Amino acid sequence: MRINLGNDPLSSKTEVETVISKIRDLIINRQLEPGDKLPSERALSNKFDASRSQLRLAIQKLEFYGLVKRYPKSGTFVSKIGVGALNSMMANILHLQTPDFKSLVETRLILETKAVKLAAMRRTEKQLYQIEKAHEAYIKKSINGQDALDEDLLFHLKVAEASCNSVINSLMLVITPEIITNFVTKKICDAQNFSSLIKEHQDIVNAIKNNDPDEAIKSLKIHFKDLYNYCHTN
Amino acid sequence: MRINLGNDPLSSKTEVETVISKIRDLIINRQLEPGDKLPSERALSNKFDASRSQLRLAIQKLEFYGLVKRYPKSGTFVSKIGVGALNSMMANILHLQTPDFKSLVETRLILETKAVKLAAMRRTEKQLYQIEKAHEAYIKKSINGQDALDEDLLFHLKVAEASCNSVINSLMLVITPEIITNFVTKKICDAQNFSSLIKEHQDIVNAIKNNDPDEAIKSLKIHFKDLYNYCHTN
DNA sequence: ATGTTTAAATTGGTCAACCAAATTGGTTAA
DNA sequence: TTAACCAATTTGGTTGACCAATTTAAACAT
Repeated sequence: MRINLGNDPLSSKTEVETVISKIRDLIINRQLEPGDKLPSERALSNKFDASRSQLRLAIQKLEFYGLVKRYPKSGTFVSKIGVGALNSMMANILHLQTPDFKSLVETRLILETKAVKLAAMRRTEKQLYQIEKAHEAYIKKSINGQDALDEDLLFHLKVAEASCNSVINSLMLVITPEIITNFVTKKICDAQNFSSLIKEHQDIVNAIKNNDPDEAIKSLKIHFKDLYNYCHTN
Repeated sequence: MRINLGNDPLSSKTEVETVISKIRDLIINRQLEPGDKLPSERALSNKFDASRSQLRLAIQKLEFYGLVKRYPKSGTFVSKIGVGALNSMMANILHLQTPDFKSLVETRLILETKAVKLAAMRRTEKQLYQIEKAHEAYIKKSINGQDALDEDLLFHLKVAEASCNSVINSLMLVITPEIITNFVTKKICDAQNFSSLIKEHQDIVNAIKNNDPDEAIKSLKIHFKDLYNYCHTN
């Protein structure tokens, strides 16, 4: 798993991509139909003249995107998705580029806006407590004039958790660190005084506490005003 | 990479989770600080009494979520994220469950609503052409009374591509197959006559063609009316 | 013929040995 | 004293051999 957001961790990428490309060709040429069993890893690695390791990495990537399904000791099967869609998705996977920061931020805004709304609707008492705890830690660090980036991150993660939507939570987990690392270099958020930032967080907490989805969204949009501007300008 | 949406493809999951858990302990106990270099894979596999393969899988998963960063021939480093956030994210990763269908659909609605809006704003001529082509294929299959699920999928993927947001596109790629497989079993969409479905698609295409974001969103919401109901009821 | 048992072959998963690149430390020459 | 070089060590990456579960088909009894 990883949603490969472009940062490919391992392997001579080109080799894996070659293998994926060849598998795609098999599907396009109808030598391999949706639902079919793939040839064994050994057979394929031989046929493609690639090592089994590289072939496994390729299959792992395909499985991550749900295009094939592995059954241990039994075989790997092409998902029952239309040939056109399979082809298109594989093309997409092959072209995956390291994501531009603007896309990242834009997506974060979407997800977190929804997360904060859902959190206001569904949060349990325990989740609310965790959010409040994170918020307090943020305050504590912040009023000492220290950099509270970590506490800020934790706060937002806890909100995502409280959305009670496992997929949103997962996606936030994936894109958040990417954003963090970019944040250090770019510095979008202008230096507000910390007390206003604390208030913005507090408004979000209150809205979630009061089960007020609309207010929660409104508060978040104020908090992310700079980010919105960053996305919508140029 | 994969966004692990819960479907863990390989490996004695428990073993990997044990390793991740132990690495988390190292961080909690401050034996490993953000930015630090991890001990070598060999050293860790020895220390944790796990095979190096399993340890690599664990690190791969952590890297996928951006919690560590690998540098070939040089070492693996803990991301410079606060200890609290690291801990929380690792806990999340460990608890990741196979996503419930409702979360999946809910997230799809969010992403695709945004995607369709952005597509209406940013689509290139080429992307528009691809969408139209997919739509025509859908029509062709549909008026013959055949099942056009695949063409439908391809249509929506092309819309996501036209959003010109690489992250949204990636995320859609990840969650879409999961939805498809669930769709077959559950059958949420009631059997509309195909002509109304075609018209709904056509409205979306037109809105994107006319660069009318609001109309695009409106059309999509009509098209996904059943899905919305599915999410908001019960 | 047919159904059942059993053994051989095939499967994806795992592992320990190996590889080349990168780092490191010491040595040497300026 | 400093800078440059070289070799030994350490690194993550890769590989081919091995494993156990599964599937297959052949052998056998009915």
